[in-house]
Amino acid sequence: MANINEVAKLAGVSVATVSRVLNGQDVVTPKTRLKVEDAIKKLNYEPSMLGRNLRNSESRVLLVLIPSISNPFYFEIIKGIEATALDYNYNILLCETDSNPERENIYFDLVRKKMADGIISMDPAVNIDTLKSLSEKHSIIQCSEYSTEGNIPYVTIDNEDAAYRAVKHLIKLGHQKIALFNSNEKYLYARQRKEGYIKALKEFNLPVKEEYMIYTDQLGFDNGSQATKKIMNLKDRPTAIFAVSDLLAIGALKELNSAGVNVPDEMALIGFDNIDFSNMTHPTLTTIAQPMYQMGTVAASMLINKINGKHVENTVLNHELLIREST
Amino acid sequence: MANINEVAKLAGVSVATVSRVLNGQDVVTPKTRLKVEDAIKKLNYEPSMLGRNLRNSESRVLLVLIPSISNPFYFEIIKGIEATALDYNYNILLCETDSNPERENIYFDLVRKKMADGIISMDPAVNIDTLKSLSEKHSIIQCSEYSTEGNIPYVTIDNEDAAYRAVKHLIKLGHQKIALFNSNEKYLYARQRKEGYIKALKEFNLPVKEEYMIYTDQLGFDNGSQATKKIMNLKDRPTAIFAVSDLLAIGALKELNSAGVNVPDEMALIGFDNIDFSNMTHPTLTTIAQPMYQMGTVAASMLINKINGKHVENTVLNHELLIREST
DNA sequence: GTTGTTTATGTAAAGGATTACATTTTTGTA
DNA sequence: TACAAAAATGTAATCCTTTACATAAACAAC
Repeated sequence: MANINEVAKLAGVSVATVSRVLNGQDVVTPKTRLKVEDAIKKLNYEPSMLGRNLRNSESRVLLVLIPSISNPFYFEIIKGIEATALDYNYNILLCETDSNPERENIYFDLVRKKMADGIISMDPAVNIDTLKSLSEKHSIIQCSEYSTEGNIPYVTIDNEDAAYRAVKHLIKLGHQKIALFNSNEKYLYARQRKEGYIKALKEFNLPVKEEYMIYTDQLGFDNGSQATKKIMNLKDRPTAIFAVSDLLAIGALKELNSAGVNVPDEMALIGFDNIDFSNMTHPTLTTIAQPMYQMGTVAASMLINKINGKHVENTVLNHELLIREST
Repeated sequence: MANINEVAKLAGVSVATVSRVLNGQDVVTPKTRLKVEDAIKKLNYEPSMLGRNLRNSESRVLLVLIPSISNPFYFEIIKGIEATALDYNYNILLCETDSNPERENIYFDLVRKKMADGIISMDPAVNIDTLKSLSEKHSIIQCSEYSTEGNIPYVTIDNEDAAYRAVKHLIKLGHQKIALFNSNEKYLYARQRKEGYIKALKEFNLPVKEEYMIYTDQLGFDNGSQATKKIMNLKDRPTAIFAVSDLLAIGALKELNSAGVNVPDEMALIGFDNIDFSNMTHPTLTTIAQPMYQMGTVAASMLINKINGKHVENTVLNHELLIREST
């Protein structure tokens, strides 16, 4: 395959001129530009990113760390990241960590070895110490889940307020016994959403009952059904569930449907994230919508700015309560 | 950041020796190896992929073309590809084409420009001419959807047989009026699955009715509910639906549930692909499982072999009918 | 027709690794 | 001890661009 030298030779100019044409620099005379463009076409020349990247000490690749590729929560975010990345001539490497430190490390290595110019971390289970030390030499942005340790810039929503509004919505509908399906409190968002839940209950003088708060290992479908079974066995059964993820809520819904419990009449249900499927269930799911796509575009812009040495600020975006059939 | 020269200087050896240590070549004396390793540690040296890749004329990146990242059909395949790629020290660049030729071209450019070493194409809407001409100089594998034009190696399942078996299953359950929810026949798999559908009907002397065959633009949830509405309005309403994708089937299910039609008693339902959600619906969905993960690993191995100049053979994998609550 | 500016083009170094080939060191043997 | 063969290490070219700096060409002004 032809390289820049052959193009230069055929066009009768120097490689510098070819490079200038390639990069659209306007110092080149129209006449020479034409000669070069002809030669490029004749030789079917495509500039090699390998050479260019080495010379420019960049890879134009952004790493996106997610726990699992099949988690619908991340889809729109990723689309947002991708769109922005492409706009700025970057490509994204989607990295599924499985929340497995070993895999995580494979991917971190890519930025150490200059295969990637920066990282957008969306894995709640990320090793924050590694991330911190990596962020000293490399550009990193946290998206959605974050830690304030290490001063790594982040973009997120106000989780506490979102949970607060969801629970308040249930209370306004007359519910007094509201269960919380939360994930492990080692995650910041879990703690924040619990705060919101409690805040709403307290505001309306409702008791905060430990037995109504179910913690699940993961945010999956099965965890949702299991949590529901626990709730259903309580003497004083709640009349509403606020689940911190749609998948949890959909698991609950499946369980409730199977048990013949009518939703929303006998049990109201709110999810979190507004994944596509939350609108495909029967009944459709009331949920909190985060501005996913925007979160992605913002994260990508922040990262690209950081890579270019600009200063970036943390960003908190707005959420929205989508009221549907399940409440 | 340190480079190989500084390591060599500090260790008191030549860059060649450092490189040999880096690449685990055993010609190096244990004593020198130690010196080099010390220097590497002291300088916190990480070899740059940029330099290495340029020298080796490779990027160690595989392109994976999919129409949409949110289509659950691809999840397991991608996981399979990724696992195999990592085993062989490749990374995958997940490319969402949106079945948009312009985007497709951005990604094709990456392999032209040596940012990627090969392509696994899973986009049914891919421009086959471009793919063909690209395959003359670059390594390409088709996964799941394929065209025999251009002799590009592929891995797939026997779609006709899968459809045949699904429909036969319905017939054995006593159904005589079976609808087909198919996608556009410009796609090979659509034609093949229709063949299987017809083959089963004919084998049992059942009529093949045009009005029972609904074609949808996309394989999404909405298309499924719309198709169901059409079916429900027929004078001679079918008693079973075979949908060529789970999303179509889940859309149908939602519509049937809303209309108060009992599944499977009044309407049996079979999907295709065994996506995660097919097991989360109420009732759970009978479906055809393709060996997704394996399809991914096979595709990746084939591509890597092709990149390394080996000959690769087309592969047809086995599928499986999963009988669940909806039939 | 000089001289001085501006503008266009060319030269060569740099970026960071790998490796064929050359050279040096070690080992083995007579 | 001397020499040959084998093993370890070093030198320098190569992969392909970009770009600072040098040079050449074009043009303007006197």
